[in-house]
Amino acid sequence: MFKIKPKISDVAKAAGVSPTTVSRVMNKRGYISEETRQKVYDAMKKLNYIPNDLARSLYNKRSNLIGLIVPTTANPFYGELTARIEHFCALAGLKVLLCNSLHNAEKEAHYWEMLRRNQVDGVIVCTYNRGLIDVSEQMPTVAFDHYLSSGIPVISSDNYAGGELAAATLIEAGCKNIVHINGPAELETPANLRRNGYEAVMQRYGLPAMTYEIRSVLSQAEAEAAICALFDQQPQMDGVFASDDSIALKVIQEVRRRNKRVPEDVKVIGYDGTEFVRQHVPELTTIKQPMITMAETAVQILIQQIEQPEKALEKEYVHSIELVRGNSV
Amino acid sequence: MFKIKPKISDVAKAAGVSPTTVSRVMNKRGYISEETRQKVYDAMKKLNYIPNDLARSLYNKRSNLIGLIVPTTANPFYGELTARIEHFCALAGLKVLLCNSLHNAEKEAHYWEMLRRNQVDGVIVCTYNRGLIDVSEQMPTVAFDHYLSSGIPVISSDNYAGGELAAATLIEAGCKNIVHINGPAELETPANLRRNGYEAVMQRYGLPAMTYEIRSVLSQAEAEAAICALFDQQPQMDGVFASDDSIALKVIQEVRRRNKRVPEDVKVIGYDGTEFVRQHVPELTTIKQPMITMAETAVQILIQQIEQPEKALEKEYVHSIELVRGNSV
DNA sequence: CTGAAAGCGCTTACAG
DNA sequence: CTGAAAGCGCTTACAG
Repeated sequence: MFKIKPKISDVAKAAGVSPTTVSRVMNKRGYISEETRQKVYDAMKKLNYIPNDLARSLYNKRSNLIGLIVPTTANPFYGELTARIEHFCALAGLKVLLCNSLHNAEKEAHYWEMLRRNQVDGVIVCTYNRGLIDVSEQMPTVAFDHYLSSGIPVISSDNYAGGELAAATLIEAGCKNIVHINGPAELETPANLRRNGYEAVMQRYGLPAMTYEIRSVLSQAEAEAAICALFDQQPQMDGVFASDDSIALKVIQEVRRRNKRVPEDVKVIGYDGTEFVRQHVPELTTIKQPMITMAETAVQILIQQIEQPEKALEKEYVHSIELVRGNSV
Repeated sequence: MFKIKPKISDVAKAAGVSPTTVSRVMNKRGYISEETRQKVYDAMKKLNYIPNDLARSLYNKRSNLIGLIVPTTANPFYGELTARIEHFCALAGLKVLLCNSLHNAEKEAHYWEMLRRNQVDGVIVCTYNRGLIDVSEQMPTVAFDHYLSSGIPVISSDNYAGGELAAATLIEAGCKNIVHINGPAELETPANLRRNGYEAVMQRYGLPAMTYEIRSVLSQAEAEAAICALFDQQPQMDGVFASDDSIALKVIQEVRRRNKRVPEDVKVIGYDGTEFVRQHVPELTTIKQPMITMAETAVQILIQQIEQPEKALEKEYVHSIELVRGNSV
């Protein structure tokens, strides 16, 4: 049903040369007479020849394949990040093997093995994974906003400055009772620096810092219940700094559900600033991560590890954040 | 810096057997004495052996790799679809090579060649592409909501019923001047059936059908301008059926910008019902596509083409839609 | 039950 | 400037 693919020897036969010569023409290596080159090109065109990258990679020990592990592209933050990373990979001639781990350790382990079997040149990881430490030593790796192990460089936004800026923005807008919602502190993620930044500013202004921990593994319904409980426990709350836009949107929903108004009664600021949220919920004030630049850095640092393994790496590549004003503050 | 990978001959040496035997143990083929099997397993474990799928694929002429071409995962609809498709692929042992074509014909052409070079077993295409017709004949292909060429099966939601349901929902809610916003009619996409369904219902009720075409290639700013123009030209408009949720959200923004209310002054219904929108903008009434089932069908039909090429294919696999009630109607 | 040999499609020293 | 040979890591007839 599907046509047989011509191989290099077919091209060689058609052009009346050896496979070696065809290979050299394709790879533009060594000296080739113009006449031979043309014959080979003609034969390739005529046969509609497409080289087999599997065979090439096998010999070259370089697949130009990279693994990308994210929780899920269904989340617009990771969907956008994935698109940006894939974009810069494509520019660099790298192909992306996509893995949605759903924060499931077992799935992540399977994906890691799959990636190694497929001889990927490196991996970009956007999830937290305990079992990663050993396996990653065997492969160039870049982590996105998560500390994995000492040797793995981390790409992140300036979470501390982001936390400071969020708190300062709410305080300047007149908030007195500001609550910060974040993931659990045990996970040593850079995102926890947002908390530190927030708490530092609160202290500086002599205001009480209140950080509510919501486990990100919670289902949507559970997250909503947790936010509901927060409102019950903090009736005088007039400002919320949510650790991501998704939570911020849920907080806004809850404010409205209680027949209060944003920003008059409760001011809300988020974190991330994905394109989708900025386009479709422009009223949300948020701290924007420079996603494009971060994706570019991630790809670039991965390539550096692959091509210049001797070159020293920073522990962390921090990118500056930016306040995007909607009208939720 | 990174450890050398052991190969099958290293395992064979460590276990005191031939490479053939190791291969047979790995693939559970042929008869192997329990003792030998155990020796091999021990050696594999000791060396931390991981097979090289590149070499396997090369010999087997089956890579278990598939290509997925979407406009961009930054759009939550495609982000979610990508996640669902990857999920079902992983269950079936297929690995996904991700391609974000950004509706760019040149990029798509490059991605197609890249996928063929990498010997993918098949491709799932979620974009409209003219140049596809020839190339797809050479590879199992499934199209998502787009007619590509006669031989390629299409996975879609019941767009016609969706259009009918959207129109009927607005009419029942009392709308008299309902506008439908859709992509250009020239593109023969199943999405145009939404328009047909809408127009049929309007006619049935003796109401004027008004379809506004917005090119999806428009930038966000241009889309907003187009929506703005629509409001200017249709001051008595009291209902909008948007061809996707993204447009619907923009319409709602425009209604508010004009100090009108949804649903009191203008009722709005969208199409898609992605998880993100349902979770974060639950007020939007929309026609939900059964994304999970559609992803499952896409993967299943692709596998059928790969493994049972002789088995007949339907032209189209239509999935029933569902009304999700928010309070925008 | 086990192994030597050939081959998947490509590339690269090494001769000429 | 060009080609024969060996090898990338694996698998599968074919012998034994």
